[in-house]
Amino acid sequence: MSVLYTIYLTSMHSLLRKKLEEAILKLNYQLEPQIEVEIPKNESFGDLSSPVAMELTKTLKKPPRTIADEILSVIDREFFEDISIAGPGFINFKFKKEFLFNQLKELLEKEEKFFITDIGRSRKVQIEFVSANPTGPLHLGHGRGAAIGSALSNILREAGYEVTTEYYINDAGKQIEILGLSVYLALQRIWGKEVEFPEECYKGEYIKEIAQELYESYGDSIKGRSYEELGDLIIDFSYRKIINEIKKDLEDFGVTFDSWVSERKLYHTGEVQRAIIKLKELGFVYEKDGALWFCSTSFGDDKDRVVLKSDGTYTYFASDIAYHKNKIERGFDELINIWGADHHGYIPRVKAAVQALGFKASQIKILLVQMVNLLREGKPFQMSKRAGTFVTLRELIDEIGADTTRFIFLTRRQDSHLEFDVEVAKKQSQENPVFYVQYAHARINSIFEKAGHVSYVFNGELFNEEEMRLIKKVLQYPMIFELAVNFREPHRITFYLQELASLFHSYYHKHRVLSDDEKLSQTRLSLCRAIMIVLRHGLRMLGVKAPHKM
RNA sequence: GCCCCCUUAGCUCAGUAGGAUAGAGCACAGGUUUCCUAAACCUGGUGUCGCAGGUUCGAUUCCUGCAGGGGGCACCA
Repeated sequence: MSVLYTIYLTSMHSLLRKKLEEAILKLNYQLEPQIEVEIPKNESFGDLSSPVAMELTKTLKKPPRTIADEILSVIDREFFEDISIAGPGFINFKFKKEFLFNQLKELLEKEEKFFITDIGRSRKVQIEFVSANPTGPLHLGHGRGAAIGSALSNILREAGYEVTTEYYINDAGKQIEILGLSVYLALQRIWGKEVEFPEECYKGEYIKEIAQELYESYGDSIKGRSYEELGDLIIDFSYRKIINEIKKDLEDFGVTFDSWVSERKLYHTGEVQRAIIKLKELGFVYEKDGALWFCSTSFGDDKDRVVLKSDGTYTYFASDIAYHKNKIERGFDELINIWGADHHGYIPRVKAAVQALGFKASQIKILLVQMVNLLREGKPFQMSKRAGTFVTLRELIDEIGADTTRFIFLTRRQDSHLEFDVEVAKKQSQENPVFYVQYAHARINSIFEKAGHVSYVFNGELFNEEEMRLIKKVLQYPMIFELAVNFREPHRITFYLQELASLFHSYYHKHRVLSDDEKLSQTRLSLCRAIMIVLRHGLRMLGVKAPHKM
């Protein structure tokens, strides 16, 4: 524990935060929960800066520059070459080279262990994502959710959270019935009957395939039987087949789940019923018009919601309540649900249910992933599951590749629309930023191959201006990582990696790493090694390969 | 009709838990290879941060209204 603590404090931004905290305490000023530290927009301002004096001005009723002066008069300057006040009251810090070199040395020794933090403090977090109905293959929208969920789970796990990933299978209710009926109709066509597919039925190619397989498995033994007779068999067969396909797709996409929870099971074990009884006991459920209602308005929802319909069947919401009760009982400290943005109207009632069951509102986070707009050569392309015109995740994996697809999905903030041009992604041209980052990694590896045996010993005096800039960029990574963790935003890492790769490529062209000068070569190789470690870690967080050759 | 999200360079998007001169990629034009991988690099330039008010020492960021785009409104899932 103390080791982790030390590491945490020695990363550039944590150290600065600590020093500012000490200074503010010395001045007997009230400490803010988290002192703000940022990377200055302009590098001439310094390595890091803090607007803390401007923040304090509100409570202290003193001009920010005066407060900044006071902080400067007491702060421990051991690690700083220069501290200055600028603009309206920013305090800018420039680190001593010696400190930066020690950081670099530590990074080279510890490699990825250098990034260990204990932000998570072993808190148990459950991340539920994808959770698509098992009524057809995953499409690219699910892919985006999968990429984000999986990257986020990597990131949180790395930050010391105890993460469980889960897929909730909506295998009860009407959709699954429609699946069964659709396959049955397709089966009838195989038998040579002319049948019409009703509007609500699934018509994709995969329905025909399932029917075909069913036919091959059971042959004539089921021929001509009614849906009443075959329904259960067909549903079971189709469902298992689709779930297996989904698992396969996700696996090939690099996404794994720690557990899969079935909605049907929640009914069979009586959990749905028990959840409603529990809410009733707590006084949050009442009867009206022959139905049972959950008073979600008590927790800020627009209207109360039906959980048990007057016809005696449960609503989808009822099983969702049961599912969240189930999650809560498993002892998680925090629940993260990743949903498609089209479900946003559903948030208040689920949050209400979770609170009724004793959870704090802050313990459940629902991250909305915006829609993916599909383009083909710049033109919008409409998808419809029912009509069978959609791009599946499988197609993207096969034609574009899992790495590229994942990376593209992670180049946007999750609540921002994503334009995905299939043709452009296939081109594997400059428009695919993933290659840019991977290439930097492969390039560095190639230098090492050329260099042969290398020990990462450097002489800091030999670093030039570009190299110092790169060292600082590398050392910023723990801060970027922490932001990605705290904001639950994987895309911050994606952007950072592109910036780092860009700096490296530029450096590579300007300076040769390997030369006759042994010391200089070793020094530059050390820096390359550090860049490589960061690239590899970042890519691993995103779930993207760091290739040795391209 | 009500609710949620979005609106930043020609295009696609970062940034903003109120702060310094608002950034990147692509596209476009030109250039770089006897040299560790040219999937690269260098040089070119743009902004009423949708509009209008408000709060503030300070607003692209917060609040209100409006406009445009998307999504959601059920005893459907």
